[in-house]
Amino acid sequence: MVTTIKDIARETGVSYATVSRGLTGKPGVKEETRLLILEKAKQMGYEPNGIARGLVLKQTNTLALIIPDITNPFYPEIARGVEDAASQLGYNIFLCNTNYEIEKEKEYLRVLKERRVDGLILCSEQHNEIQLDIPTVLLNRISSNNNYSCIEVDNIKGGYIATKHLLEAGYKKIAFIGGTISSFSNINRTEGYKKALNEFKVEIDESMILNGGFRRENGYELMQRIMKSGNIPDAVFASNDVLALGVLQCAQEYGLKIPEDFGVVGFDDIAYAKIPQVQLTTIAQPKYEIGKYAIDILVSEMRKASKGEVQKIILEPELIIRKTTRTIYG
Amino acid sequence: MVTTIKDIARETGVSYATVSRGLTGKPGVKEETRLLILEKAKQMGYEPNGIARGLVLKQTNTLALIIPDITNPFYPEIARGVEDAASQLGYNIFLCNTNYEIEKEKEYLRVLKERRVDGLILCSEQHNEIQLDIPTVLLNRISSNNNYSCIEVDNIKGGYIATKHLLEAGYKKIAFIGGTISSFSNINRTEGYKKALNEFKVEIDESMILNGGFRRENGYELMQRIMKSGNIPDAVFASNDVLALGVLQCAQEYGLKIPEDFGVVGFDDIAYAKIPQVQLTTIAQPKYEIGKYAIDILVSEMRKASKGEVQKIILEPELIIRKTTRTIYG
DNA sequence: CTGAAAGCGCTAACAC
DNA sequence: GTGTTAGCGCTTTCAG
Repeated sequence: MVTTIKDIARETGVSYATVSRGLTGKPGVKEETRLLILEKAKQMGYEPNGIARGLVLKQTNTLALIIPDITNPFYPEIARGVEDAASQLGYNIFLCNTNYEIEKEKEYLRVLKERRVDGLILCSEQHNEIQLDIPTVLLNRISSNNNYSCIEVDNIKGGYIATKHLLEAGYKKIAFIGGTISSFSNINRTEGYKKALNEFKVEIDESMILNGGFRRENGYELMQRIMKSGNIPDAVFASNDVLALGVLQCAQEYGLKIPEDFGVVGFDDIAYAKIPQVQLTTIAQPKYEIGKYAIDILVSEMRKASKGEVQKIILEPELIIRKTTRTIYG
Repeated sequence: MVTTIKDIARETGVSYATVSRGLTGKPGVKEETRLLILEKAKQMGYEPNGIARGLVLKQTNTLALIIPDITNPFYPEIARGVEDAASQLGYNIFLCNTNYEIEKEKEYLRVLKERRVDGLILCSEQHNEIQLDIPTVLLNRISSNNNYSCIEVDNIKGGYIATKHLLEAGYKKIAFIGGTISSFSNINRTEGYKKALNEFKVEIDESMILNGGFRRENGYELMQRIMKSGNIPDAVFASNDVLALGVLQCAQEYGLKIPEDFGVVGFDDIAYAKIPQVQLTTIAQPKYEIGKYAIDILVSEMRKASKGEVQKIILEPELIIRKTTRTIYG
């Protein structure tokens, strides 16, 4: 039998209300009795019951992080930022992978409500307005007119500077290889891509815009499809680094010379973009910090139950030029 | 105000015990009343309170995964296996990163007990016997004579076949570049390394055995230290792929020709070992499955409160020969 | 400074 | 089939 405050009340001879006060450091307990309580508690191996406490306090010190797939190297760093910041504040994090499936996301939302998490960080695939009655921060804007705080990199700008870099390097025919077509970040990166093209007076060729999924295979397949089409670009802007890696693989198999004859830029700057064998030019976003900030915002939102205005943080993307693009006009 | 079973009892005119029975699908409720209850519940937007339920059931449907660092690409796959299996069984997973710090691990263990998790999966850095009163499965053997179930790859064998492969390829002077020296997997991989050397009658040169940490920088630095020492090997067996990547980088900077003049084999077979730019020869372990099995074992252990004998599962490591080692006797 | 008592939302005997 | 009741372990008025 596990010891409860009642047990230690019995042992110390005080009421269990006093024990509770003593244990939680509440005022109104004589120092002497507090010491007695603390000692007995330790001696009896008392461990507070967070569940019982949560029931009365209506607060679980529990948060959830909902992402598509922790196996995508973009997310571990975010998760780490989230977890580091959360644990420092006494929160634990439920890790939830939706596997890019909207149904799984819904299901998670349901059980997380049941679990009474205090708040959640959501990287959603869902586009219709979702209605959450839990403090939430979004890692991507579901839509512009929603009521949730969000934090993300400026994807339009990211797509823009990526494409502009390619253009400035002299690449002429630039394809866009994207992930889930309906994903907001993907949409915005496409927009940035088009914006740069327009600015450089390059006509937009819709056959150069392909979308599939966010995994490496998708990048590989999409690139292959382009190559087989005969209408071959001399560069691609991939919607994320994982896709870019797939593109690179395919390009190499076709014997394309990188970066001389073929350029590729990715997005995210995952850890493996920088290893010497890869040296991928990409758009960096501060992943760890995104996770940390997300917790900051979430917690501040949780504190003021008054639900003040939501915060929208847009971070700056940064172009990291490495070896998969030319740097001098070709 | 959120609706509770009492509210819906009032509305339907039955006792709230009946509501509870109706909602949880327990027998002993007329079909008619159950339907009524279900309808009212839905209509009132009832959401069961898992905390309250957990308090009386003494079960939270909550598990924890404690790992050093989700940012190490070895872990996301395990985490995914764990989470997929767990969510299917109705469990949620707390993700806990210890950052390889024993103090953080202890702290997590404390708060997780408070949270009353039903079980935990632990990849520990701790070597002294830990005493957990929660069903636990270890992802590495803390020691041979403990009382916990565990599942891991045969690290001795893994180290052995890695080194043997190098030897058979004709490499003569093989260094071992390891992670945290006290880590069990590291110790065992070292043992396998020595075993192979012995078998091939190669004298063990302790200056060829270096340990640091499990990150890429460590591999890079250790390799650098070797190169500077003047006593240069013609191959290295790195204790994990991340280290191997660091080794590779350093080797390339020194202009070593891989695999002709210098071979390297890693351990884990992380996703990036197989990309065309890397093509790392390595020892594969079934990460996703390890996660899945861990949940299987854990759940079976949780069910039989009788605490049957522990299960120890040792998986087979597999040598994956790619491009960082010669395949023909050189 | 301390105790008595109510109650968080739910389940599970035990009656009827 | 259904209701009554007693908790699960804890915090928090409200008295004293």
